[in-house]
Amino acid sequence: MGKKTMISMAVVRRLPKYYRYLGELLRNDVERISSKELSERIGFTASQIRQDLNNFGDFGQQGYGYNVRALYEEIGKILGLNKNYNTVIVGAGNIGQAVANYTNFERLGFHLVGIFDRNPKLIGISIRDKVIQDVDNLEEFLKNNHVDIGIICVPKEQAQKIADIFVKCGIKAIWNFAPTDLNVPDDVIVENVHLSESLLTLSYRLNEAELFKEKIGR
Amino acid sequence: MGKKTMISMAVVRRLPKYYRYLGELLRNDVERISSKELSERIGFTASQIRQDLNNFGDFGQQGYGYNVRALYEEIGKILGLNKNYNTVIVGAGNIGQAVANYTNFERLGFHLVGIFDRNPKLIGISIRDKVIQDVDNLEEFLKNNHVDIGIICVPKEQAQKIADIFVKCGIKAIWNFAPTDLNVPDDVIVENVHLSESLLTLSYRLNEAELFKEKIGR
DNA sequence: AACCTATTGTTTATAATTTAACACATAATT
DNA sequence: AATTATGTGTTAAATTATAAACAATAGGTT
Repeated sequence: MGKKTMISMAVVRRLPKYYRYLGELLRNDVERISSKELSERIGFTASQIRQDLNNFGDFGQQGYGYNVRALYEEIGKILGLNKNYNTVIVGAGNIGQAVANYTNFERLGFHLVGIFDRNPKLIGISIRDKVIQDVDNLEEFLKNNHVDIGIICVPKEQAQKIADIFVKCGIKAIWNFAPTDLNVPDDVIVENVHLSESLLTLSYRLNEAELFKEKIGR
Repeated sequence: MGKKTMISMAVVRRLPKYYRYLGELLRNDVERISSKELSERIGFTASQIRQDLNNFGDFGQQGYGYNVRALYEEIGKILGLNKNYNTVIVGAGNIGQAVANYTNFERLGFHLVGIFDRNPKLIGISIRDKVIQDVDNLEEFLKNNHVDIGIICVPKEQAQKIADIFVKCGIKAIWNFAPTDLNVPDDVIVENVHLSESLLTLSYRLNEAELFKEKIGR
């Protein structure tokens, strides 16, 4: 399940953070940076930074380091930010609206082209100039409009049904906010945002010390 | 930076998923389950499941497997769900409101006791019976009310300032939705939810094949 | 121009994580 | 009651990820 990437996910998940830090450096007019200096800021080892970047090319120069702007742009390309993406959000509840209103994504090239819900009270309302449509029109809409990324913000009971429609209509990337795992073919990528799991991880860590104290006490 | 856990984060991040799947099994009246069967559903190897669980105790029985209800409750305890937590949300924009409206968290024992914002248009409005307060009152509030978890939903520019207030007032766990890394003492736990990083990871994976096709073509 | 310093890309070593193997215990079956 | 199945906890092996080491190279300096 899930096509294996050529680059390990451990590396891939660090890329956006490089991009973010380089963007900051750029805004602060820093022209060049060494892996050592970046290491101190970003919190990865210098060795790891060099290895990570070297998966994609020889971006640095001995004795000099990396040119911040050039590297920022390279990583942007690696992340696919030189392209534009059409997205639809299904589920216009709290999360759906929050995602719709994240104008930052627009700036990165992710264009929201449709919002859908099944709640008659929401249908017809506009979010960022996009009218919320009836989810019954989703399939029709996807047939007439090219969409790259489908965003699922419906309750978990309806998530698989929406995913099936996405898959049927040829969408290859799903951003899933529903607290459930989706079944999709191997060539479809699913990226989950499971808020509950994140909160429970925090809760675990908050209690860990005590947990093992008890264990010893027994 | 960041206290090291006794159990590796790789394991910890799987715990909520066990909890979720066991909860489903329980609702479906499944009484017992083997690591093999759970493996097929959850997508981890049976070996990994046994090793993960064995970090915390001997919950299974040879020839029988695991009792679903007992294991569900054990993992609940491990995750700290036998306790209650007071939380405050700072930043009542889209994300803040979305989190505030997640009634599921309440059911898990996470009680929202305060919401704060600096926008006069939001101050005074109620979300789930909680009046949004002026963020200038945050410190005062935290001195008079016990809060376990601080939730940061403000723009990145203000995030560190809020984190500093949390730390100053003795909060030991921060759930951070701002797209920035927070500086906190070692005994304070930060769990980040970086939506942009998640989206960029998706974008990367959507483009990966093409990326390496180009590389070879050069 | 020659030398020194900085810093990369890359190789090697170490550590962490995952998977497989298996001895032993329980449950089910005859 | 004896035997066979199942399925755990645990140890060992394999794999993957991270960190350290270092040779090679460009830039700065005298």
